[in-house]
Amino acid sequence: MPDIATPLVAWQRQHGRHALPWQGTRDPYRVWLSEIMLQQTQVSTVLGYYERFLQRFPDVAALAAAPQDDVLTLWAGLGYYSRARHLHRCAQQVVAQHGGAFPRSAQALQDLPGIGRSTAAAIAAFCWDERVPILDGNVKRVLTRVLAFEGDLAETRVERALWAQAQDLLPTQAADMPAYTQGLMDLGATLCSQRQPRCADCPLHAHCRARAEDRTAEFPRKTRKLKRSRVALTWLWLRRADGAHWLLPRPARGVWAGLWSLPECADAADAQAAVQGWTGTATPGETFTHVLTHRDMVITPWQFRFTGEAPSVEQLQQRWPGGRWLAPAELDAVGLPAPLSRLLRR
DNA sequence: TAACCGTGGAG
DNA sequence: TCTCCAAGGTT
Repeated sequence: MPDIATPLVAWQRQHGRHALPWQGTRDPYRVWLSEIMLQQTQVSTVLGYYERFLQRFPDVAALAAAPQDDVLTLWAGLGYYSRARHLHRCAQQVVAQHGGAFPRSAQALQDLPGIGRSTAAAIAAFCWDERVPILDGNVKRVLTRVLAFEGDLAETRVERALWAQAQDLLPTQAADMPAYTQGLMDLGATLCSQRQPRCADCPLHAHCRARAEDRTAEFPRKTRKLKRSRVALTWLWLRRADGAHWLLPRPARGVWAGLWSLPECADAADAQAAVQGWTGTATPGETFTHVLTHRDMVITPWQFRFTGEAPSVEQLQQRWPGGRWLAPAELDAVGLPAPLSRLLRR
């Protein structure tokens, strides 16, 4: 087993990132929040969200006490909204079951909602020097290259083996854990990139088997292919004469769970039937495609502008429970899916 | 275990 | 335009 910890720790301290907003603190709340936001999300995307979130929820108690809708509003646009719901539940559990303090071990952290093995390890390493490995996308790339790890990471058994390797590569000194953990992240995010890794500048150059064999492009190996489905849907876009939009909360399960959206219809005929008997102007909008990781959503907004009196809120809510009219200025107060946010602000 | 869950950037 | 993927976790 090569000693990558020593050169990596030295490199991180001299050349790594030190000025990110969630660094320079060992406050588990701040570290935890950053780790959740950074799941499958790049640093540059998270920066603004992180600051706004801390401003509104400065500590775990404030977050726990907030309505879930407020949390989702601040999360809107960041994606993977189950993270926000789990984050909120986690805060409530920390307050209710742990007296407001995060449990101080990676093992115990993993019992909390939204915290898996890698996130738990990152928090424990950064905050308490615990000797536990992380294994995120960046680290998988770094380690499989260093080791020329041939296994297919689509297989559970293989991934388990890489976790074991990650454990064996940890620094001996617990005090080095923060710099080591950060170093792996920094290396994967900067030098050891997917394409065109800058091996000449890499502190692990001398230890890297893939580099020695000129095979960096072969790692990591992963055979699972992404199969993307396609779904077409029609959004009924009701607009009052004063410009207000009719929005309602989405179901607790599925895409954009808990966010606010337009009423969904099967097709244009369905939308047309919904406005039967009302006075106004119908405009079939331009169809656009919104791409998710696993699904292409082909969306047609079907707009209906009331020219006279709209039905009462009670009548509308009978059909769309929880719905309400929102003026353009009020759109910031609710969480909208990214494509709807673009549509309404256009 | 495989499917599901967003969005934006990079090449 | 297209593909890959980013400080993954849950069901």
